[in-house]
Amino acid sequence: MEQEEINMEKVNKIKKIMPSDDLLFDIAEVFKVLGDTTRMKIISALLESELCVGDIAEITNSTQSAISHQLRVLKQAKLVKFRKDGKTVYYSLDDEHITTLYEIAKKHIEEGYEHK
Amino acid sequence: MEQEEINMEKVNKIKKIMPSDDLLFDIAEVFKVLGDTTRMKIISALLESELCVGDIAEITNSTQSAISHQLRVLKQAKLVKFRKDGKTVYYSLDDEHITTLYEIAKKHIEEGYEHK
DNA sequence: TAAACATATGAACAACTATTCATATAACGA
DNA sequence: TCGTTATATGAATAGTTGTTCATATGTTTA
Repeated sequence: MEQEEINMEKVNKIKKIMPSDDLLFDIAEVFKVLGDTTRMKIISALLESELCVGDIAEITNSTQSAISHQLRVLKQAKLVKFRKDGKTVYYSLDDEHITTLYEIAKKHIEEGYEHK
Repeated sequence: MEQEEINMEKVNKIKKIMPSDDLLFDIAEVFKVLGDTTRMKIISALLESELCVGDIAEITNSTQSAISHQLRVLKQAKLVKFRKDGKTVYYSLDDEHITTLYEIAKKHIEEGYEHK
């Protein structure tokens, strides 16, 4: 009847230590933005060079529209920035952290392959 | 008519440099798994200590079933591992990389707040 | 000013995902 | 063995998301 007295000390201690729900939500939000193949391709391309929308579409084998939509998502997440030059809009990465996140995730995957 | 000759040199050079679609897909997949608030809460909790399913549900204010489903996702992505002790199953983080990814993303968010 | 070009945007739709609910499995104690 | 506890799982559903298509905005050049 009385539930096996969940380890309340441990549970409460961890509840106190853990970051706020808001912060955890925002952290998850960043990962969510990175968690799409198209956006990951865009980031991977931008790691090499600043690029305009048309070039990114060409590189990623996507339509201009799809890329434009995804760039908006990346922009909102402060992961890319842009500058305008006439009709053309050049995008580039907006944060050093992104490069690091990308490299660590890549390493994680590659090491995963090795272990097989 | 003739499209403004997209920068083919640049485009092709980057296409060659970029990782394979498969690798980029897998990288995005890791981020996708991290990109959910519930799973991020689980990871945040497991950063502190090994925990059983019931405790995680209590800590994250979720149902046992929801947590069990999400643990399966984390397990498949090799982000958590588990050990059994009688009826109880204890989960813990399976990879050092995760801690780093979590911390960098957290830093990214926190620095974002400062800049406001 | 008109045509061409580069990018952005809105609506619609198909595909995916997280939770819930009911139930199954499995281990333990009486 | 029976009841209880801990976890897992399948189906159903509601909500979210990425792409497409059509079109709009804004810039350049003829």
